[in-house]
Amino acid sequence: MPPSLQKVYHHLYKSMGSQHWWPGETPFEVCVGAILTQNTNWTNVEKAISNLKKAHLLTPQRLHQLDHQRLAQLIRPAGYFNIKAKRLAAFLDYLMEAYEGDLGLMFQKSLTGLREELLAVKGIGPETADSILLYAGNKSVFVVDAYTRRIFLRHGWIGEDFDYAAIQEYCMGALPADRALFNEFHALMVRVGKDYCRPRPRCETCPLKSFLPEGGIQGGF
DNA sequence: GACCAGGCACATC
DNA sequence: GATGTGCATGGT
Repeated sequence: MPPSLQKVYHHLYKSMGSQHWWPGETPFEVCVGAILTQNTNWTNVEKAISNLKKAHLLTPQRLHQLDHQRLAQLIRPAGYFNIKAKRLAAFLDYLMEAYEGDLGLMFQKSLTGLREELLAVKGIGPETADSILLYAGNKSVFVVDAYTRRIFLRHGWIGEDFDYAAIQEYCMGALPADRALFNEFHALMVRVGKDYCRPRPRCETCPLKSFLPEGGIQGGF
């Protein structure tokens, strides 16, 4: 029997506090970061974003003008630089063509409609789309990631058959539709995932220790 | 020197 | 429809 996710949230917030997400200064920076951080450590993403800032290229219009080689070299520290240059370009093509490069205009669109549009962009999957919607657009969406899935699996709250959509549905059904809560919840999941619920778990000191089922962690991690 | 990191698209069966 | 693989840097 899974615990109340609200209890989990309040417990985590009480022990770890606000995580102050997303660590980006503007909605556009959040969008770029969301693509660059795919399967990548955030510190590497910071280097790439720093390169773009130093070159004064962190605007939709300027980034859209950049050729592939130059963009790829600038974002090199974030890894997968050729693929991510293509993904950024695809997002920028979409943003320029559909919204004249205006994120404010883009986010005027309804949540479900915009989510579908974002998912249609090559290189933007569910987590990237939802991160953009929540952290750049202040939309009320729950972001699922590998950490969330691992934490939920290990505590026996979900089964192995739960995919992204199933986990998202479960969480949004169990929590009030509050974007501030969704914002903090996901950030706390990442924190727990990084510090405790690692490939080699550190349950002894984990804030979620009291939520472990009888017999300890679940799953084959 | 492995292992890991805030995914995703595509190939293959 | 499920499963496997390529993409790549930088920290532990």
